[in-house]
Amino acid sequence: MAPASPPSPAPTVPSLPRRVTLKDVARALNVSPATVSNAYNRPDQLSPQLRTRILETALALGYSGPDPMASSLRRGRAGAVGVVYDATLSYAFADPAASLFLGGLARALEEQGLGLLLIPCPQTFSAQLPSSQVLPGQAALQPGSMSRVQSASVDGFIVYSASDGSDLLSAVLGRGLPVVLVDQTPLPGIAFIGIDDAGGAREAARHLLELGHRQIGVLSLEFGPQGGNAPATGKGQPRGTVTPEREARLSYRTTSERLSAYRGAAQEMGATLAVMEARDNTPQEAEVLALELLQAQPDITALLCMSDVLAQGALSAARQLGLDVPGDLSVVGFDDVPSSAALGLSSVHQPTARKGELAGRALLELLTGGAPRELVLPTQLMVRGSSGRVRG
Amino acid sequence: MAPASPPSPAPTVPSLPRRVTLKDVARALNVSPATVSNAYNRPDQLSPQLRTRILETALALGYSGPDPMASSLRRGRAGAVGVVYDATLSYAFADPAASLFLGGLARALEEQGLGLLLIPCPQTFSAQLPSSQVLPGQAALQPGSMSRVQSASVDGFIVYSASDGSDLLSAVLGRGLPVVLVDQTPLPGIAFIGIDDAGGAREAARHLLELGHRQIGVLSLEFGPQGGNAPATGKGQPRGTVTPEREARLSYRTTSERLSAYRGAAQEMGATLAVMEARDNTPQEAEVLALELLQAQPDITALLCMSDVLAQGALSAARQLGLDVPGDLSVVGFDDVPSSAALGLSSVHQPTARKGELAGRALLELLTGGAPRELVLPTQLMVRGSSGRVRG
DNA sequence: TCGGACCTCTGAATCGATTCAGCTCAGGCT
DNA sequence: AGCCTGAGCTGAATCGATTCAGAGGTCCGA
Repeated sequence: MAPASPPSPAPTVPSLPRRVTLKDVARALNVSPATVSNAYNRPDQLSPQLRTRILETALALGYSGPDPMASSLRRGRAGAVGVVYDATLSYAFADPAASLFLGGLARALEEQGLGLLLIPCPQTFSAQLPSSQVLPGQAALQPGSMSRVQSASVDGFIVYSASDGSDLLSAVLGRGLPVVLVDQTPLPGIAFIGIDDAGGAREAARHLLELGHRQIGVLSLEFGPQGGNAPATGKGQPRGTVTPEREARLSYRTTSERLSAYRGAAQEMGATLAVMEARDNTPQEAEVLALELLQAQPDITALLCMSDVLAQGALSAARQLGLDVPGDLSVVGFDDVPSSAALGLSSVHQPTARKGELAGRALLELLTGGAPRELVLPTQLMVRGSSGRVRG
Repeated sequence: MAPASPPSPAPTVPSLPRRVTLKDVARALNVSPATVSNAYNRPDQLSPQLRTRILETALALGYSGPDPMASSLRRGRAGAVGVVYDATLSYAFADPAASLFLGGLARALEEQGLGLLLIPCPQTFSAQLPSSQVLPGQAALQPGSMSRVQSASVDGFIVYSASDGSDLLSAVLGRGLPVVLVDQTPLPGIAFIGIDDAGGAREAARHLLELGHRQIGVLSLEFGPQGGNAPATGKGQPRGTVTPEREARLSYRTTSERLSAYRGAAQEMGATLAVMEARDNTPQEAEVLALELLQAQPDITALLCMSDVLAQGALSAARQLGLDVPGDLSVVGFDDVPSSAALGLSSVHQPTARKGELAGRALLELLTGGAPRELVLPTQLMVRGSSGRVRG
């Protein structure tokens, strides 16, 4: 009962400002919708004069071209590829290596005018429900990330280091669209691009071993999805400690390959490895872990880090402890992101951007009916100032 | 006339393996398509048993849920927002600041389950055609990036530092969707998020001036879109030289604001600025320019860089020339990307990730009928080891 | 026993464009 | 004149789902 509102119908009701469509333009000019469509998509199908008239009227009516959703539907092509990453998106961007990868991917796709749809995948799922209640295909119904994969308008997917057997991966495969797997356990019949993780890691480890290091710390990337329920570490144990149960969960290919290679090399030379798992691939996390590790085991003379981001954190830790690098502590990273050269960080180089580009190309090939390929790119150790002969 | 192909219809012709649709599932169970749709979208609208049966049949038939394009069309929501960046995408990722921004943006959007559609925008357009042939609205027809903006299935746009008056921007505005402008000249009635570029730049400049520097080099970001036709620098001139014509093209707000602020501060103290324009925001480009500049004008004692990426290049150049930083040369960056702290680079901090997050929120508000806002975030100089009192 | 409230499920319209098989007409060729 | 060709345009089907106003049926209380 607003005091000043008369019950009379609004005089010039704004009328539903229905969106102008192609049909409206057609009607305005008394031509067929098909012709208007052609004006936009097949200029050669109509006379230039008519086309001009159509475009002018469209402008006048405020029509800004065919609706992308409608034309996607009709054409059957979305004009974009989905990128799924088994972590929150914000996370993906924090890692320069991931950025580089995306950059390369984007380059390959932009040549074909395809957009890059980043699909948010908070790891909010996993076995929360009693599995008895979960239907095999019911992934389709789960909220959150699942549904985003289901409802992404894309022509294909790039799956970037998802953990093995993750729901995410099955959701993607379930879509039945072309897929390229990157840095991840290859699946038969599915395109795959990866790098020689084992080779690179082995090289890094051997490098340190040759320098005489025998007590080596490892700053590892995540082992597998973190159960949402209980923290995987026992209560008393410091963060990052690797329990057998945790190790059993090892389901990221990258982590797994690199770790085995480190271990293999260490074993050959009878060196001891102390492994800490970084739950986040951030310098902050690495710094905390490195501090813990180095204080608990002061005999450690070198740190193998599974990413340069982690290695940066390790360097900060060393600085804080007053350790000279490489005098007191050697540090070797992985990825060789651009800023590592400036920091003088020894690291295993991988062609990250190129990997993205190749992943893009592989997907483009699939989209044009090509066969899935598998490709493994080489890695190479770059020795810089952060690693040196063991003291003594 | 293939020799071995009998004219009889292929016995079990693979038959067009038409995609299974919601309707097929409905048919198989003898229920209405509406019910199947509800099974996916409104579980509460049907009995659990029927729903289960539907889901099972869907699985059996290989139906993986409603087609996103179709449902987007019907619902009128695309479930994604477009990000346009006035440069190639691969470029965007190369800049850590841009990555950070995207990360923040992604965070805000993923809460609402919206995807991020990166729209490739190679700057391959601009006035190539005689303008007489170009209809006002004909932007709609141009190939390349334009058409990508026109045909992006999105619910709104984030425009990230596009040059003023760029075709890109008008294409976006032409779509009539909600838009948030970031780091870019604000337009009336349009949401805007930016930072205090002028304030930060002034602080950086004053810092160097207070340290006694009077001959200062500036490594500037791009001034404006590079004409595809002729290189804007005269032939004899070294790369990066700023000609008056070039300066007239100054159309990136960020560059413009920072440059004026540098100049304003310099003028107050009677200092001299030598400006070089980096066409690419890369360390490589900056290194080349810095080398040139420092060799041409050895009296320069400090470098103001419009980004940390450029500053990193400047540091490399200094190293190459055997100049001590900050003894012989002070360097100040802009952005304060994470790796700068480790490098000890003095830089103007801006809340990059937060900026992205706020841009995302601003867009979300627009999408839910909110009013456009304008927001300017603060900047702050972080003094680190790369800047010091002028020698002498 | 009747009216209503409620729960399931359905029919048919619609979202906005693209496409393909023609139709018409003008002009060229023989 | 008759036939053919091609340019220019149109009609109608279709892409695959969502939605909304109900139709039946069940159950309950009065």
